[in-house]
Amino acid sequence: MTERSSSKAQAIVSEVRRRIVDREWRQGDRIPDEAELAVEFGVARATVNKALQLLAEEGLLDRKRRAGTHVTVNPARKATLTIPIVREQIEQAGMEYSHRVIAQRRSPLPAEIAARMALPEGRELIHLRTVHYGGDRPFQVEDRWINPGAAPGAEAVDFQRITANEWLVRNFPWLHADMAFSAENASARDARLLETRQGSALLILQRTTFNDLGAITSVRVAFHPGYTMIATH
Amino acid sequence: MTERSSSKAQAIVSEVRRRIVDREWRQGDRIPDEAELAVEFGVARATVNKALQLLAEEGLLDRKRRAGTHVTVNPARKATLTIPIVREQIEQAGMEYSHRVIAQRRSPLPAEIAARMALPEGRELIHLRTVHYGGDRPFQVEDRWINPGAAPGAEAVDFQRITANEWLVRNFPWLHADMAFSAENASARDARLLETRQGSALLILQRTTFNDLGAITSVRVAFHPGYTMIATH
DNA sequence: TTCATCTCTATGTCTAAACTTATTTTGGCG
DNA sequence: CGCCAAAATAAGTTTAGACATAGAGATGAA
Repeated sequence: MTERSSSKAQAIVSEVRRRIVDREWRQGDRIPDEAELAVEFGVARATVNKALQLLAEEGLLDRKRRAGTHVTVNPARKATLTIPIVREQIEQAGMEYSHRVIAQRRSPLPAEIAARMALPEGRELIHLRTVHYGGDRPFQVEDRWINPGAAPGAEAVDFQRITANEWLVRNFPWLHADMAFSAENASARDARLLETRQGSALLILQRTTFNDLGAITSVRVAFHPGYTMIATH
Repeated sequence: MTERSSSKAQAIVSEVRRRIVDREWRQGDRIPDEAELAVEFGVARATVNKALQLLAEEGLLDRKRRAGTHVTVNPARKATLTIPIVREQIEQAGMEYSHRVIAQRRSPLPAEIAARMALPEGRELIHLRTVHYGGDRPFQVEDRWINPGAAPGAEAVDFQRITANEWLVRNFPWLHADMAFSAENASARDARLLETRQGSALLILQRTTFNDLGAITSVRVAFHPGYTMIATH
């Protein structure tokens, strides 16, 4: 093992990864079992197990009881995205954060959002439209529905003072979230709020979060044109 | 612990998550240390450790030596995306997969791509443009650069027969990948290849992969209008 | 042959105990 | 009072050993 690393398990991860990348172990090959690797690396089997589980999670290895561990043939590419908090993202870029609530009222749920939130169409929820600015330039517009059934107290909050996101995140941890990325041509309203021309391509993030009481909130975020979301693996 | 679950660690994960969601433990609170929880749940400390590490990875807990474990105040939202293999995605949708190579030649690297691949501008790489179809409708267009320096043998491959993605994935596992999502208005060429009108909003995925020899490939994928990429957490 | 059942094996999980290490707290010293 | 060193603490890691369990392969009956 040429790798030096903080932990033995990490060293094994690196070494196994190297063997795969260097094609000593090829796609589809069965690799030695945990007990053998434990002897080879001079560690306990539990340590090998931990390392191989990490690599399996990463998608490089396929592990099955009795069948052993194989190098994945067609590794599906996984990537972890971190959805930053708007305020933090803007402030990290050295700009001044501000936001403006365009509308806040109770409205009946449209069908599309109702489906996403698994709530009956027409149910009255809090509907919020907000623009977030970095300096004096619009950064993103959000169109949010909040379910007071799962987030009691939401009716009484003044979302001019605290952003809906921050209030929700602080008060209603969620169990599960659905997310979807897509691209849309800016509508007249999007364009006006983002101060861009109608039709420009916008990255859209649609996110719905749930706790044990049901859907907490569903939000559609439209980023300013040119915005790029980064992920690594 | 009301949760029944396959493993003790998973049961602890569920129970701790419940306590957080039910606000028995609030954002910022310090939770009992591993030893105490081990006693409470009647398991070994290593089992509690495993459970809490999972929750920390998920972003619900902050752990620091000596300082203890706290409920994260502003959990940054993480999501795991799986980038499917085009062929599999199309075939799963019950459509027939096909692809057409529009161009395959050696060309000097433009500056933008060179920066992404950490290669000198002007270096000659293999440049490939491909359209992937589901049935008779274009599904995505890819514009790919392949570095034979990190992927030897690429010059000799006929990418009409096997897609570049499949050939690369089968032969050159990577160590690291950069990914970026954005939205662009379809250029005249994009529009023609995707059989849509110029200017329609396209979801763009830009991905560059590296092995120990450097950048293997950098690809820009433009999805057909309306395409949505899903993630859950 | 084909199907059901048994056996065996490699991974999955857990434990108790020890040691390591980052970080906070404390307490002494100037 | 401020600074630094020492002590204490909670998480991080590893180990040897044990038992659980999925599932591939062997065996045998119909």
